[in-house]
Amino acid sequence: MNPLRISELAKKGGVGVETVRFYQRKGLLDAPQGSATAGRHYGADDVRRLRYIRKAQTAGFTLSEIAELIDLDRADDRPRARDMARARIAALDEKIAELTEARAALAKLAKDCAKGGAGPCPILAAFD
Amino acid sequence: MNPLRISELAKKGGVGVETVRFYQRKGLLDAPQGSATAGRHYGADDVRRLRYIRKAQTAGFTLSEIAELIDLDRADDRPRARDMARARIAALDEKIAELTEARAALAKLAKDCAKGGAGPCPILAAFD
DNA sequence: CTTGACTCCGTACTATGGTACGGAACCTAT
DNA sequence: ATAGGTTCCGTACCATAGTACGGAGTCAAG
Repeated sequence: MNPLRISELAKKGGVGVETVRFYQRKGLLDAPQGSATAGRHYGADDVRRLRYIRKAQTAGFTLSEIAELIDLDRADDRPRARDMARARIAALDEKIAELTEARAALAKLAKDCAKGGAGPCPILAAFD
Repeated sequence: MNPLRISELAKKGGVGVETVRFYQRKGLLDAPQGSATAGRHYGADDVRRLRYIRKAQTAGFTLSEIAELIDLDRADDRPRARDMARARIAALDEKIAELTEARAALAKLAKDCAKGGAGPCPILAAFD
């Protein structure tokens, strides 16, 4: 397949060139293959990898967890991958519960404030 | 009221001394009142303010939004407070939806992986 | 009156995820 | 062959929310 320039790879991944380079520095993407500069050093693997990173990120994995997942992928270590997924799901559940609670509290405050009785605004007073 | 040392204020707020000083630098808490050093410069107002900050944080407000809320409190600007609460609720809703989606996707992958058929682990392959 | 605890203050460092800059090399078209 | 565009690379910078450190001053107890 026709090799890509870094700017083309970035575009296909929906990120900026600097972000691609940042991922390379983090070891998430391979460094340019051709020895020299200004060439077309990237292929379909790199595009796939970049998209993998972005999708894993939306699942809430941090970049260093993603680095681990990539290693797991190489080693085909399914039990460890399941562990990570379970841990991530638990963290997600916790975060969701936390945000849901905050949302409910805030919604109640906003409603009370809108009702507009006298006295201080409940939103402002609530945190007192 | 008996004035507090910074370490006592920090303890009452459930944070470290350095965090109190960080909030002071950000203008979220007032700087020590007594001119000199090593004194008991803080009072009940500071404790209340510190707890306000921590509670607002759990509602998802950033420190600079909290700085704004504190100003609003001083100005008793209820409409603006309602606006901020609404915006925060919307952001919370968006975040919750996003995490819920990620959770569902990940849970499905984990289940498929546990079912353990042949082929590559779905968790590892999914982001491909 | 010295020691230890505590304070204030500035500065620097951490982690996370990027974003930007400047120099040198290199490829392509004119 | 020279200009323009692009690359590589290192380094520095951004926001967010802290955390840590070293120096100097002060206060109370021994």
